[in-house]
Amino acid sequence: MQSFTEENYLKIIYHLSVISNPVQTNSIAERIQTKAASVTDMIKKLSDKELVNYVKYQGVTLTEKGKLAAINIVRRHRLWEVFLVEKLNFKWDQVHEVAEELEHIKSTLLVERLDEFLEFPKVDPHGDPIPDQYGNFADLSFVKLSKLKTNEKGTITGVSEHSSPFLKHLEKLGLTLGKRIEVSEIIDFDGSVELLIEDRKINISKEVAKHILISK
Amino acid sequence: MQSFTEENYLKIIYHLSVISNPVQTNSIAERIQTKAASVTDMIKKLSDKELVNYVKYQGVTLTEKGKLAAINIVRRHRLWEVFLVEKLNFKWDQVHEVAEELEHIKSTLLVERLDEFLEFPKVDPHGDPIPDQYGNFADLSFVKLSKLKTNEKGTITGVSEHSSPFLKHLEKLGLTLGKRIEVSEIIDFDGSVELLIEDRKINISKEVAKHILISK
DNA sequence: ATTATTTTTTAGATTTGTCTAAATTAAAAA
DNA sequence: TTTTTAATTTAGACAAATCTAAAAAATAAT
Repeated sequence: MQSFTEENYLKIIYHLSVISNPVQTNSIAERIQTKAASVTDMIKKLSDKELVNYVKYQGVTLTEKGKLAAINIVRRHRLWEVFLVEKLNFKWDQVHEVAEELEHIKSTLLVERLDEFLEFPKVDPHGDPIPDQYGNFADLSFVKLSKLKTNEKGTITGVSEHSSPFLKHLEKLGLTLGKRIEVSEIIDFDGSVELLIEDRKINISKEVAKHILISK
Repeated sequence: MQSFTEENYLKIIYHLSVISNPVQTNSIAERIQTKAASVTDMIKKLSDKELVNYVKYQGVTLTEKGKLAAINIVRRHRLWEVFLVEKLNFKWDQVHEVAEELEHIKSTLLVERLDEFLEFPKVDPHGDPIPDQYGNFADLSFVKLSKLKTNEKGTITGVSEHSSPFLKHLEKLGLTLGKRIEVSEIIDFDGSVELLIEDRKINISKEVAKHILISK
């Protein structure tokens, strides 16, 4: 069984592995709001527990055991996010911090019952997939909105940025999950995108478009 | 803001205050599964934070501030217990350990929304009152079943023992909250009680009767 | 191929909560 | 009232997770 802190490290390493493998000490330090020296200490501990493979000065990768533990934390985090939005009427920009705490509650029964209560959701409020109890993800295929061409259509099914300011911005523009959009024009000057959504025409920056995920 | 551990101490001191005030170091140590020396250390810390009044060798009492904090933890604990039973189909003997963890999640919004979602319950699955957000309890009047005389009737509205074996025992006997009972006989020999419940006649020990709370 | 820079690690200290063992105080018994 | 016993506190140590400052290794630049 891992401590609260160990779980946080495993989760961060899991997320960073997608971007670069092995994961650098400094990138963990940045994400976990701590110093590189502290990360080195913890990595050694996780390595002793065989949750990560660690080569000095190279970085870490998760072992099979570590990966399973990490996916389990992600599963709990995302299930709680669904609960907060669906049952307690939280907005999608309010759930992250609370889910960061709830994800560490240790009870298999709790997680399985919660999953059942929520009717086995496949994605969280940001469109991220929820792994099942064995660690399997439904494979969802996304395209960044910024990659769509003029006149292409699609449905908003996810976001790749979870900060409150970003999510509030999308909410204000009406760009929420499940909405149907069409790219009406791509502005040469700044790469911003003009969209058609529910018969309205709106313009979003390239930066915003990059973080909106579309399925067709 | 208090740490996880500090919150646990406050909660235990709060519960023990009902039995004896001031609360002794040893009784805290026993309940919190630790040594008296550790309790002394923590008490000093809580005293510095003005959460308890502490007189060496005498014991501790909660300050107004400490009492409010403690009641808040009790509130969260009991709300989560209701959630687990009502929404996730936990049995009343399965909720305690998980609620011990959930009670420490820090989010006012979470607690208030949970309360609302559960439709502002007044008691938890063991019949214990749930304080409102200002710390006020609905005053419920209980009598121990062991105090009832022959032929007296009442409704089971609480238990004063929360251990899983005890609660499972009651469940098996059909002695659950809301059930109507009548004392048909009190056995002189061992003080055990014969009850009428739903046209069945059952016998419970004096020990068990002491921990069943009745309202009329 | 050196030198400079960045990244990572080590060494030693700090904080929180805990412990054991010894010392102190309070309460009970003689 | 003195002695014995029980409860509590102090002193000093320890584990977990963190930090700063300095050393070491890897990478980039000249």
